[in-house]
Amino acid sequence: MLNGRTPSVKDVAAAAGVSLGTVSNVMNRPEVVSARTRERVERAMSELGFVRNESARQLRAGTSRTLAYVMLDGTNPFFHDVAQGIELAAEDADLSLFICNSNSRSAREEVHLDRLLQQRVQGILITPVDPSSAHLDELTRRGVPMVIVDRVRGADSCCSVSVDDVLGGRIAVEHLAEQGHTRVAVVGGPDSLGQVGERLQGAREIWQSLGRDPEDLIYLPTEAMTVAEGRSAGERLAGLPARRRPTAAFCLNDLLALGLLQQGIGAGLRVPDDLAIVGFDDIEFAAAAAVPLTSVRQPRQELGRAAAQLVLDEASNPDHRHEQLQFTPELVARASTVSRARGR
Amino acid sequence: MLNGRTPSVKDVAAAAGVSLGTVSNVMNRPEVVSARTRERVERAMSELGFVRNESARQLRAGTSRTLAYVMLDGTNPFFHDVAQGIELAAEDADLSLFICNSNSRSAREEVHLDRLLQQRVQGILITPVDPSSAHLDELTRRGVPMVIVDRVRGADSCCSVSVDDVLGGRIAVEHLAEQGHTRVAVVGGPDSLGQVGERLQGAREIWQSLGRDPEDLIYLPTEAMTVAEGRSAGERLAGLPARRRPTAAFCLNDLLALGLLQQGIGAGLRVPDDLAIVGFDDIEFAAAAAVPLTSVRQPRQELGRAAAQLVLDEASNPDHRHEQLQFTPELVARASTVSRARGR
DNA sequence: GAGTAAAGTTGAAATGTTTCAGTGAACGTA
DNA sequence: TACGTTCACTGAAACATTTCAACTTTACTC
Repeated sequence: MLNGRTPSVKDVAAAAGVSLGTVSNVMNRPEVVSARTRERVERAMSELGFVRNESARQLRAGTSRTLAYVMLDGTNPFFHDVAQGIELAAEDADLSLFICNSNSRSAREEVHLDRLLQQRVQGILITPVDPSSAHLDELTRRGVPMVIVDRVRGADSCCSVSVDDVLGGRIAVEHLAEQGHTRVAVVGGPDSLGQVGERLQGAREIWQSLGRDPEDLIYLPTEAMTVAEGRSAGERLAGLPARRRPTAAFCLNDLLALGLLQQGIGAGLRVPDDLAIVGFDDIEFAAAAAVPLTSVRQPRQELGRAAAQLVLDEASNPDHRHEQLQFTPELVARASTVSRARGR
Repeated sequence: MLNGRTPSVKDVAAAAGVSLGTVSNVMNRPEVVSARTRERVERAMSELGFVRNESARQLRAGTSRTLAYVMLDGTNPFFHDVAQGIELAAEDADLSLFICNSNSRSAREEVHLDRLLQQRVQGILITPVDPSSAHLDELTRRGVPMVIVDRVRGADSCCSVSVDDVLGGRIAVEHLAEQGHTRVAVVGGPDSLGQVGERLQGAREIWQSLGRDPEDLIYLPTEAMTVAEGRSAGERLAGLPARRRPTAAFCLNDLLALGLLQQGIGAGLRVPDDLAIVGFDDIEFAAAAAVPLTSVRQPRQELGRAAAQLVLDEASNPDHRHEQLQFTPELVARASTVSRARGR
C-alpha cells in the first residue's frame, strides 16, 4: 500500500485505526487525546517510520521553525562564536538555525537573503557587507524580523546589537599609553568599514585627551582584516625609520594582530619589549598565541544570544520596539603588552 | 484585496490577467511562454513584491533545494574549511547549505538529523560523533543520501571521504626522525576517536620499521583535541625526567599543537631546538603561529567538495555506487620542526 | 434512568505551489 | 474550405499537513 513512498499522516491514521485529525493532535496537542489512543498512534508511527513533512506543516501552519544568520566572513572565528551564541538561543526556543556565509561579497549576501525569504524564516540575523545596502531596506519593508549583528544602521529602522567601537579604540590605546608607549601604530582597514573608522576615532580621541602629539599615532591602513594583511603591515612597520617607528601597535582585529605578531617574531623582535601588540575581538586563538595576545574583548557569544532574543521578540511580540543594543568592550591584558617583569 | 497577506501566485496571476499555470511557467519554464506575457507577469511580480513560497514548492515538487552538513566541532576551524568546500559545491549545484553543529554531543547530533529528515533535505554530509551509531544506520535505511566526512564507516554502507590517517601518522613521525629526533611524544586523544588510533598506529609502524625502540615513542593521551588540552600535555611533558623527555612531539591535531607550542614557549623552550612540534590538519592558524607550525595537511576544502559531489550523485544518479574516497595527506614543513640553521 | 457536561474523535477545508491533460487560436498546406 | 500542426495558455488535481466546527461517547448528577 505504501509502495516505497515515505508514509504520511494518512498512512499512520489508517494503521492506528483513527482519523487524520487525531494523528495531528498526537503530534501537536497530545493532551487532548486519550492515553490509549495516543499510544496506539505512537506505535503506528514508529512502526511505519513516520517522519513529519516540515514543508507541509509550514505551508499550512504558516510559520517556519528556523532562524537564519548570514555571517560576513567564515574565515574569522569571531563570527563563529557569534553564531554559537545564536545557536544556543535558537536551541532554547526550539528553532533550527540556518547559517549562511556571504564571504564579504554583497552579491552572495543578496542571494542568501533571497533564499531565506523564500523559506519564510522566522527572522534574519545578519552581519552585512554594507549596513546601508538596499536589500536590507527590502527586508524591513517586507516586515521580516531582522537584527544587525556587530554593526549599526542609521535611524531606528531595525534592531541591532553591537559593541561600542569608539570606546574599544580608547581603551586599547589608553592601555598602551599606560604601558609607557609614546609612539603607537593603528593597523587596520579598509576604512570603508564602519568599525575601522570608529575604533580609529576612539584611538585618536584618547590620544589627544592624553595630550599626546597626533603625529605619534600612526595609522597604517590595510586592505582587509586578515592574518596575511597583518604580516604585510608588520613589514611596512619594520621599514619605517627607527626614530619614527612605533613601539606598540593597536590592530583593529585579532587576525591582523596575529599576523603582525608572527611577522615581528620572525624578524627577531621581542614582544612586548620591542613591539607591544593589542588586538580586537579576543578570539580563542588570541589567548593561544605563542605570545598571548592582549585584546579588546567583545562578548561574542553574548552578542549572538542577544541578537537572537531581539529577533524572536520582533517575530512574536506585536508591540515590539526596535532596540539598538550596545555592549561594552573590555580590555584583556596578556603578555603581548605586559612584559613579565613589569606585569607580575 | 491582499490585505497585508504576502502575495501568492494567484495574486500575481490576477494582476497580470493570466492563469496560475502561466505564472508558474514563467518561473519554471520561461521558454514556453511568449515574451509579451512573460514580461507582463514579471512586472506584476515585482510590483506586488512576490516571493515564491518554498514550502509549497517543495511540498508539491517533492524535492528540496538544500544540502546539510552536520559538523562535529564548531570551535575547530578545520571543519569550517570543510564546510566552505561543501558550500562551493552546493553553490555550483544551485543548492543551499544548511550547517548544523553537534559540538561532539551525540544527542544534539540526533536532534539535528531528525530535523533534517523532516525538512526532506536532498542529502546529508556528516562528521559523526560516532561513525557506528544507530541513528546513522537509520538514515541509510531510509535511503537518505549521506556521506561521512573525515571518518570512515564499516562495510560499504555509505559513501565516505577521508584522509589516510595511518599514512598521516607515518609521514609526521618519519619527518621527525629525519630531523634527528630519537625520542618522540605522540599527543592526542581520547583514543576512542578512530583517527587517534589510526594516526598513532601509523606513527608506531614507521617508528618500528626505522628500527627504533618502541619505548622511545611515548604516547601522551589527552581528553580532547583542544588548545587547552595541548597546554596541559605540555605541562606533563615538562614534568618528565630529563632522560626520558622527548625532543619532539607529534600532535594529533593543530589545536593541540598550538596549545603545546604556547605552553612550551611560555616555559622558555626554544622551538624547534628544544622541542620540535608537528601538528595535523594544517589549519590556517598553523602557518600563522608565532613559530609557524609544521603540519600534516589534509585537503580541507577538497574533502568537502568531494563529499558534496558524492552526495549529489547519490541523490540524482539511480545507479550510484557507494564509494570510500581517500585522500593522501602531505607534510608541510615549517619552522616548528626545521631550525633556521639546518633548514635553509 | 434521564439529563447534562466534559472529553475524545472526526472529516472537510485550507495552505501555495507544480503538473499535465486539455482548449483555442493562428497558420500553413492540400 | 477543410485539415493538421504548432504554439500559448488554462484550470483542476495533487502534495501533506493543520485547524476547527460538529459529532459521539463517556461520566456524572439528581
